[in-house]
Amino acid sequence: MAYWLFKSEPDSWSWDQQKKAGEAGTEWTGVRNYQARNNMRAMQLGDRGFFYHSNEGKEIVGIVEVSKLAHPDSSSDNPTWECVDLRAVEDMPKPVTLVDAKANPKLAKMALVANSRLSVQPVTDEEWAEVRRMGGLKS
DNA sequence: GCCAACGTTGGC
DNA sequence: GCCAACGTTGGC
Repeated sequence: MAYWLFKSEPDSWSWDQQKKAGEAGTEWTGVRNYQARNNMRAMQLGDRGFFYHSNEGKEIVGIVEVSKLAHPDSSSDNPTWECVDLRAVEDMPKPVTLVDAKANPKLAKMALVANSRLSVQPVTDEEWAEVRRMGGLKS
C-alpha cells in the first residue's frame, strides 16, 4: 500500500466536511497540476493519505482512504484533469502542525516540508509512521 | 497582505 | 526549444 498527502484550504473543503461525506466519500476535485494529477493516477484502492489544512491551521488533521480510482474530474470540462474519491478514516488525536514537521529531522525530506506547493504528494513508509506517531496514532 | 517559489504560457 | 512574463499557491 502506498501513502499520500492531500492539501485543502479549510475555507473551501475542510476535514469536517470530508467526514460528513461519510463512507461513500467524495471526489477530490479541483487539482490542476500535472504532478498532483499523476500522483492520483498512481493511487490504488485502499491507499491511505494524510489530510492537511493549508493556510488556516497548517496541520495534518486526519487520515483518508482512496475509495475510487482516478477518473475524470467532474468539476472540469477538460478530460486532462482527473481525480480520485476519498473517504475519511480517522482523526488525528493530536494534529501534526507544519512547524512540528519542520522541527523533526526525520521529516526533512518530506514533500510537505521540501516542496510546499504540491497539493497531492507521495509520503514514504517512514514518514507515514513518524507522522502517525507524532499525531498520537499507533502505526 | 506580502512575496518567494514554482508552474504554465506564449513570443521568438 | 528557450526563457521572460505572468498567475497561483501557501507560508509568514
